[in-house]
Amino acid sequence: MKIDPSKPADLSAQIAAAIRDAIIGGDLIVDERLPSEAELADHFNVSRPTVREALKRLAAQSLIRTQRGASGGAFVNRLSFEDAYAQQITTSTLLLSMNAVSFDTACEARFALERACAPLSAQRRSADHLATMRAEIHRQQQPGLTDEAFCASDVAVHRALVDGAGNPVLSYQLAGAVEAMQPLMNMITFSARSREEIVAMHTELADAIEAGDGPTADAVLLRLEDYTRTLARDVMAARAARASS
Amino acid sequence: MKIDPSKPADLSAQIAAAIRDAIIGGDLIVDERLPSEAELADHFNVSRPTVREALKRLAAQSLIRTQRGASGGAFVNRLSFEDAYAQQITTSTLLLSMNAVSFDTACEARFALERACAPLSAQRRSADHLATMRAEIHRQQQPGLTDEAFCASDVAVHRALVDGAGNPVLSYQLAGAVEAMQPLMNMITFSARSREEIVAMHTELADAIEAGDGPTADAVLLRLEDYTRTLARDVMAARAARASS
DNA sequence: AGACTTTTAAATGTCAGACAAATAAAATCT
DNA sequence: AGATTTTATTTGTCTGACATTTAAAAGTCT
Repeated sequence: MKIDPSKPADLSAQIAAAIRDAIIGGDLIVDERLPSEAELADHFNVSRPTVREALKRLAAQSLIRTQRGASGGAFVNRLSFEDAYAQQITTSTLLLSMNAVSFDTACEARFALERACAPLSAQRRSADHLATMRAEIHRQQQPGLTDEAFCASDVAVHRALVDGAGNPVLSYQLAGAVEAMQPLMNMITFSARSREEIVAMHTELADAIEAGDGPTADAVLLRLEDYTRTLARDVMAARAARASS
Repeated sequence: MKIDPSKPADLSAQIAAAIRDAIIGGDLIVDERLPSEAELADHFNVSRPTVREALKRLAAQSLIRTQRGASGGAFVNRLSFEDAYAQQITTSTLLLSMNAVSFDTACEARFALERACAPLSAQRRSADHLATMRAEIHRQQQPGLTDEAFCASDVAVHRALVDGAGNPVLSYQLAGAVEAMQPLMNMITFSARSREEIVAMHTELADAIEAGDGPTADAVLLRLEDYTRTLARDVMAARAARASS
């Protein structure tokens, strides 16, 4: 583990970077125990609070976990897909909300990625994935459903589609794109009419997936993308017009 | 901002979560200044070091930045695409290295996502993106090129392809998938023969992109995927055979 | 001897108070 | 008025201490 140049004033960041590099570089193996805070403080010639700040940075990225007690300490964490999903969703949500990424751009990205999954999902989806899609589509036809519940169900359908591809890396990549858009989606699927259209396309999608027909699934997604983007444009335009009145 | 239940013992994590929720929920706007550490400590009824650990957690995720001095403090950070890329790459690298994700799975995901970009890139790429691809392909034909340099150039070609789609969300999503695989790719493109094949396909790809021909670009990527995965399988098999001897 | 209980030690979690360094605003001087 | 100095605020860091948790060691009883 390297030592820090004494010049700049952000020791905890430097220490965090040193340990992070050691983990990524393979010098520290999964479940390996790091030296105690006191030992690290001694090693880097800093105080324990400074070491602790560095460790908290790493903990925030799920790179380490800590355990109290006699044989406790900081351990290199095996980054689970769940942790990765959560980080991905947080990051994506912030990117969309803070960087003036238009709904249109986000939507294009989302459907592009989903269409990449469609042929794989058509080929490999389990009965379980298909059943989930069917169940969610059925729920979407309930009259009393709130907008939030409808959108959550919408996400669940697409999630099942992606998971059906059986590639956890793809599922991870898409988690952010799909989930981060949900708040935006909530604003545009308000009318009974649009729900009807969406349910119809979901049904077609499920049929294609059931039949193992990738190209048709792709075509449905393309139409769904087009419909969603047009709907969003109209909603935004209407909102803008109302705002200026 | 909510208060923490006094029960569990991880105050800094709770405080970090409270502030994070405030940022994601829009209660704290970009560039808004948070209360000083002393004020936060008073607010949450904890000590300053505890507050600092919470702030370092947020800083590790690029959610805040801090500034020393009279009118300094912690400010809500506008998450830049660059920061998001970096996090994405770190997370993806760890996922691949620690979760026994096979090269094959990662490769499938990568090409699926790239193929999603291909039609968009064929339609919208700038002259700059195309020039970058051509230049990198030219470099790949230099005889003295190291394996690392060849692979870096390979990544640059695919990067230019993805960026050519003009969708920053897609670029962000793909950054992890492509860059995280580079170390693995280094191991399989060692022979002159494979370089030759790859350069040929890169050239076809650039031609298709230049002609605005999405379907052909897609077909080339499909062949490149197949070639890469086959090559990787052979290399792995050879390595396994050598190891058992 | 073997199983259960108690003690102990090591580690993280938290706190308090202090000083250093940076920085912008206020006060002062030319 | 403009330039310079002072001052106040805030983060960065250190020292030292105590609380809490937890596993292992020591001790005790059957």
